[in-house]
Amino acid sequence: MRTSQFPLNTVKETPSDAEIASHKLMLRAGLVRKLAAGLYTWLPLGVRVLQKVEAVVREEMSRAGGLEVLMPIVQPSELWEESGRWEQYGPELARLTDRHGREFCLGPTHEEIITELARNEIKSYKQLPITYYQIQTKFRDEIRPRFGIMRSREFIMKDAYSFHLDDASLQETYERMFEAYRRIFSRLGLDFRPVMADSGSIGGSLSHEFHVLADSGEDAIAFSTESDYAANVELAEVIAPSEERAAATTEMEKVSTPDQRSIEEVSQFLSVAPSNCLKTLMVKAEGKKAGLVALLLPGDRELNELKAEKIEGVASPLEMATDEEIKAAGSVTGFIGPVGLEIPVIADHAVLVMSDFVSGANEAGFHLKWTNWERDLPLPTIVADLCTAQEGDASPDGKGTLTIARGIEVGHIFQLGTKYSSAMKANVLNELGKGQTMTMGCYGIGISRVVAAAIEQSHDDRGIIWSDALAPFKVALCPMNMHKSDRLRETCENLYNELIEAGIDVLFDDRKVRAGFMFSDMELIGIPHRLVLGDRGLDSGNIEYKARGDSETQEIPMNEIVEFLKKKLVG
RNA sequence: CGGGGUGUAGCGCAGCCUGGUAGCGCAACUGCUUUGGGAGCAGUGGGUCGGGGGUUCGAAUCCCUCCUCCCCGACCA
Repeated sequence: MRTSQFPLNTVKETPSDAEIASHKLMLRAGLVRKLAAGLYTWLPLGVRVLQKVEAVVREEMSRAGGLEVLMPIVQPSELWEESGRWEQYGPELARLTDRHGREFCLGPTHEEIITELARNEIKSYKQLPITYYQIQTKFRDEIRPRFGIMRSREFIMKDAYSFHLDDASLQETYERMFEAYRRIFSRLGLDFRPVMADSGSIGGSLSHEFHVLADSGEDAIAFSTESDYAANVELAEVIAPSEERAAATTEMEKVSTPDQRSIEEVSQFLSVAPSNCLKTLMVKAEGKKAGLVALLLPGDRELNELKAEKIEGVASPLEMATDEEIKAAGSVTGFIGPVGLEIPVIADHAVLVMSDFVSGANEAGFHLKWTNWERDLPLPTIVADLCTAQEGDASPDGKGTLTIARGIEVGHIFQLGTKYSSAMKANVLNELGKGQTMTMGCYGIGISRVVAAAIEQSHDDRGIIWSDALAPFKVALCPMNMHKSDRLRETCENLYNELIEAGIDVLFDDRKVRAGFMFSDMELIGIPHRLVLGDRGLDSGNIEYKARGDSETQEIPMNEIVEFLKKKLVG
């Protein structure tokens, strides 16, 4: 391709509403343009990158046995009513009515549609297992679209759905997909981690997220320094401490702590480490008018709401008690403690090994120092994992410690089971000739988000740095003042044709622009390999080569350049 | 949804407080010069100042209203 035929649409100035690197660079490099909040038009250069992602995804999906389909974006409400999601989904589901008054929605995902397809097309266990996939636009009316392509309302997704006679078959396909995902993200040149998205406590791994590691990521991930263990911080298990509780040393003492409410304030005021203060939180109990439950955790820890609301007896979603409710329960906000408290108590397992700790006295302006289990209050009967994992915690699999990094979720695979197939009666006849509900898996990749994530992970102050696999063009051919030298023009034209014949995606910058302008453009749009040809260089028989990430240029003999590039592009 | 901000040429912004009929830089276009790191000079085109209403002799500017877009928030003992 030639720049004279392929306008670059680059801009020097950053649009004021772009916050993160990928958003700024995608606008500056001319990959996308904003149409409205969360809606973007993809320009020719951006489309080329999207197509690179799609090509790799298609190859790996079909390698894993997937069959491509294409389902409508507009979906009838009836199917969503069958699955129950017409009610469940909130305003994020964009609904519309056609001229006949029939209700539809813009598909945020396609489980209902594929299940409808499967129940009509698949009648016998002999047709199973089967995996369908599509690359299609989705629409989710996000509360707050932001970060450009990263969190837009309309986006491109690859979604795959598998159907099985039993869970063993589902597990098999799930593992194949897991491998396919690994291959896809590796081939795209991304630094990523598969992350357990469900605690895995019930029957193995039901869901994995694939995260591209980048500081701007929206999710925090905990992964082991020693093993493959990786989990969303929200879900990472914090294992019970191995040490024994130390013996009590001093009599419990009620001390005045006027206006010292937070753990931080109390620990400073009393000169006690936060880890030796007991944090007591009151939350609503499960069921209407069920009162409150107290949650106990070490003062240097944060409550993990997801873990808390899963515990029996705790309201889900989690709701903190109001000041009035705390008063009614016999305590005071800021001075809550378990001693003498009359409501159910659930303790994090780490608090059981605390001794001589500080707790609230349930009286305004007072705390209790040197509190000890069994002596001053009974050991809590309900013990659970309540805290959010922190850097340095022991890895739950027993190998190494946890590191916390930020990630961008680009893929998610689930074992759905029969959630949709039973609601929508997707049955097949089994070997016995009896109807049986199919079991399902679903597997998504945010195609457009991958592009943004790749930029977040790989850019510098000059622009994007594409991997070979994602680059819209692999090689930039930059002639210096070609309009002045017929000899140079001829050489460039020949080289251009040679590269095309060699199957190398080359962008020939045949614009009549200055060198600096050309270089800046090519660096901004992130072309991984650059060739510079000048009249002077022709005499020496060498071509100047520079990789986008390198700081030094190298001279390559003219007659070796095609081979040289071929080798580079393979490696 | 709540709070804050914003809207002026394709992009980035000034002008608004203190009303007098719109400006700067970049980009675009033309010409000359220049030509290995986003060139210089000269010239040209481009705006219902987010929409509607009001106050006023006169509104980008003041008032009311609607809209857009952006940012922050939904872990506190």
